[in-house]
Amino acid sequence: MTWQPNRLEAERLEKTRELEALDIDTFPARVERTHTAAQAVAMYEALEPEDSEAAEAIEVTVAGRVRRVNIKGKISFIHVEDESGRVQLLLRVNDMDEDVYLLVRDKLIDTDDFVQASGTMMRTKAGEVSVLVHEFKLIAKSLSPLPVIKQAKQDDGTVVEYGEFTDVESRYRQRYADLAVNRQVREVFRKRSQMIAALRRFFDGEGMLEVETPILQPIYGGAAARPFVTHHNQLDQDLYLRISFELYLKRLLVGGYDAVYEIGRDFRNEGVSFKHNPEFTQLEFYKAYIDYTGVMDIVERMLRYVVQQVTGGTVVEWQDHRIDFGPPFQRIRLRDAIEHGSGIDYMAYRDAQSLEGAIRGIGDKVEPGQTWGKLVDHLLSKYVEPKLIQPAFVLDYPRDISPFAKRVTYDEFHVERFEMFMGGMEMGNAFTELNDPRDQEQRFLDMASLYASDDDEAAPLDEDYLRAMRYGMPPNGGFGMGVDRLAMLLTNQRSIRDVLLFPHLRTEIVKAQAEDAN
RNA sequence: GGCUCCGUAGCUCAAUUGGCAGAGCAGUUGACUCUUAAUCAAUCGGUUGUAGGUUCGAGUCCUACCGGAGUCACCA
Repeated sequence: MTWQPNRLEAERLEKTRELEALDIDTFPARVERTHTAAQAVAMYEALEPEDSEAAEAIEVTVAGRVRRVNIKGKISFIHVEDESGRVQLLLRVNDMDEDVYLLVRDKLIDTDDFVQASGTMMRTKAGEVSVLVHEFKLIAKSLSPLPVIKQAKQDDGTVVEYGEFTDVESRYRQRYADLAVNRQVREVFRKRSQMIAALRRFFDGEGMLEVETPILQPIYGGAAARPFVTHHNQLDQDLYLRISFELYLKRLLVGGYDAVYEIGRDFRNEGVSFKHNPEFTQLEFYKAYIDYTGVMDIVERMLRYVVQQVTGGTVVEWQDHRIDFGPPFQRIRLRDAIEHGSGIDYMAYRDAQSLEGAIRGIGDKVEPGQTWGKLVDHLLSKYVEPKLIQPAFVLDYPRDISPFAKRVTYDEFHVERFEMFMGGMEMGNAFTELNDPRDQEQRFLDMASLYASDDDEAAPLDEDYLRAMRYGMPPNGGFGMGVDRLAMLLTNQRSIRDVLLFPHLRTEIVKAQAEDAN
């Protein structure tokens, strides 16, 4: 074992040995729990007003982690927590096997240990519903103490914490400790889970089919991003972790499904930030016989449903804002949004050089040599995106930066695409999907010419996708959304890392490893 | 990758112009049969992220590295 116990851990190891010397199993396999902590308390409280004698006859066996031990000589209080909540144990030496009581009094039971207690329900003089314990046993020893947090319940029911476990790096690296100790962190991930369940319910209710498509792909595509590369040994073939699901899902419309969706992981080999993680959860759906206005209608209903399911209402508190999903979402054309935000009408500057000049003209420093499309995107993300707090659809993007969208009817220049914004973040992206294989091939070629040949952001031409499209693809609308970002919004978390259970960090050099290496 | 900030006991934090590395919590020992941030008394606890350098003297200043946060770039 490479573990070097610190002083506190050495003490716990020693206690474990003492317990074992008393022939006590410190990690038994069997537990006889009959009630969760919350159930035990609720049962007592339900019966107490009518028949307190019957309430005090309720027998329970509860189990959970010890959060606090308060020894007062021949009587002790232990707070035990399971996922449902906490319940207090009252141990009196008179009411139980003295040897067992002495284990508690002599501090062989530590905070953080898992224990099981059997007894009857009662209310203490101080008013707390508790288990009057007759039998008590250790069911798992904790060898390393969790970070110390003390909590007190105020009269109004709010829980105040004294002392904290706040070190961001430790919390991310040891999320198990973070979760074990920070109840509000557990709540964030419970909400995230509810949100994803609600998404599935919504799309299932829409009659869409949930599918699973390859994560390991021979050709990546559907977005512009650097991929992670891996290798299949037996086939001696390079494979890419997918950067989007788009091209596989649309193949399925060729196959005859009217509507499909997928919730899963995408991987992008790019910078990490408060809203970017190398692997992140994406939702995409594609539905035949609708265009992007139909997509907008679905997305609006979807968000209203999910927000309702997770928060019980239509309003989400986000930083200093209240985001209301009740009213119809704002819909504004990209061109108008950018002109409104920056004063620049990009249609007046049709090439990169003149647009760059216009941007410099408003006192903005941009790196020279960017493509026209990237400049438009710069204007969007700097002058429009941060202001879009309430849900908004920004419509009709230049064709150059949208290789999978159909042309609008009113000019040759824009395509039927929208991005969804809320909380000042881009949240989703949608098109009236291109389904003419000849047009699609030309778009692929156009895109390729925008990138240097050695730029792996330029996705390689996907011949198989074009082959699928040649068989005939129904007109359809599609949508993709960053699920993590929606989770940030619904749980009011500032960083994507706070809605990922195990966010990406540089590999930690654990002390034991470092010493092994020497 | 650039820039800025941060890293001190298990946790949360102090440490004056460079001058003996401290506190609360928890831990340990003792007291206590209704506590709940229990209380009271005593007590243990440090390679100040790592490696160098400057200095009589470094937690503090300098260099490099490791890790994290923020920001810019990148992410259509």
